[in-house]
Amino acid sequence: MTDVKQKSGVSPELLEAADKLHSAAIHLLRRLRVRDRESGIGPAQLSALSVLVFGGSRSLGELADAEQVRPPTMSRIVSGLERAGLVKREATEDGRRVRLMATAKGTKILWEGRKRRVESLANALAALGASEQGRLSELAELLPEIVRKI
Amino acid sequence: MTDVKQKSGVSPELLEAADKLHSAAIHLLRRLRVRDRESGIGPAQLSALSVLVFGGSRSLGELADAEQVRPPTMSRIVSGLERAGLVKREATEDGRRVRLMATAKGTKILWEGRKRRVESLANALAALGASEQGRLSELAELLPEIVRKI
DNA sequence: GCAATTAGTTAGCATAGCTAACTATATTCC
DNA sequence: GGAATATAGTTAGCTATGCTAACTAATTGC
Repeated sequence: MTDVKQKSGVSPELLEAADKLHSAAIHLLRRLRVRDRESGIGPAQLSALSVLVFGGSRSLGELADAEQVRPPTMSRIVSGLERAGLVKREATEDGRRVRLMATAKGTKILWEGRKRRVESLANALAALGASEQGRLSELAELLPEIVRKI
Repeated sequence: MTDVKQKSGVSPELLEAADKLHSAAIHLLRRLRVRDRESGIGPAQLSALSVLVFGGSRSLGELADAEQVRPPTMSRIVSGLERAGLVKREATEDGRRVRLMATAKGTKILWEGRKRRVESLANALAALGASEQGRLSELAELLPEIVRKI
């Protein structure tokens, strides 16, 4: 019984959860964009930079994979980061590849942006109870796992 | 003890949760965009259309507020929706305002797109264990509340 | 050493965000 | 009543981010 109809046979609770997740993701990013813009760096650049800062140097293709965008898109994102002095392109032994590294400035800016986001979120959480804060942390753990499975 | 320093005194768990939430929101939408593109309608248009379908007719300014974008941005989003025959602009008594309404086609397309997105997400959620599904449903309730407070 | 593969970039198109400046209509105030 | 002001949307122009197609450069394979 693995036929197509099963897709629609998911429990109503899951459907509702999925819908809320989707909508929340859209509006969460819209809100945070306001804070992120203070850094003068777009969301895609910020996200790519965060991979380099927290995950370390890697090639453009690897970064594109990590960010789930196509290489031309990542190429342009990196160009923006490079222009802003946040990332360096370095040659490797394999002449086709480049090694992308966050600069000191890039690392600093990322941490500042992260701090701003956390401040926004912390303010939102201030109105919630402690147990709800705990639940949020749980959700945050769960989310990357879910995203991987989409 | 409600001084500014407290903002930076957020627990490491919250800091990490905020960062994961932000990152997960970005990647969630990137994945779902693939499904959304089947409808030939962008995420901003889809989200705006959904407000009209589920929330009913309203003015451009109200829709911009609901979507947390500026009026010129919403004006262009609506133009795209109108061009695609998914939304109608109607005159009102107040000659400055327009009333935006989803067309029958818009309502149909929205439901189809919503079904695809939710299916993709729900399938990912279905791959989780039962207890995690329960937790997620609970947490999905929490998200819109948090987003409102950001 | 030449063909095929791989990594990135460039070019061109669309969506989506913004501010500034404009038009048109309502409202306010004398 | 009419001028000044306020409000609602649109237009124009910039940036950022997505994509595919087509290109360059380098490596690998035979």
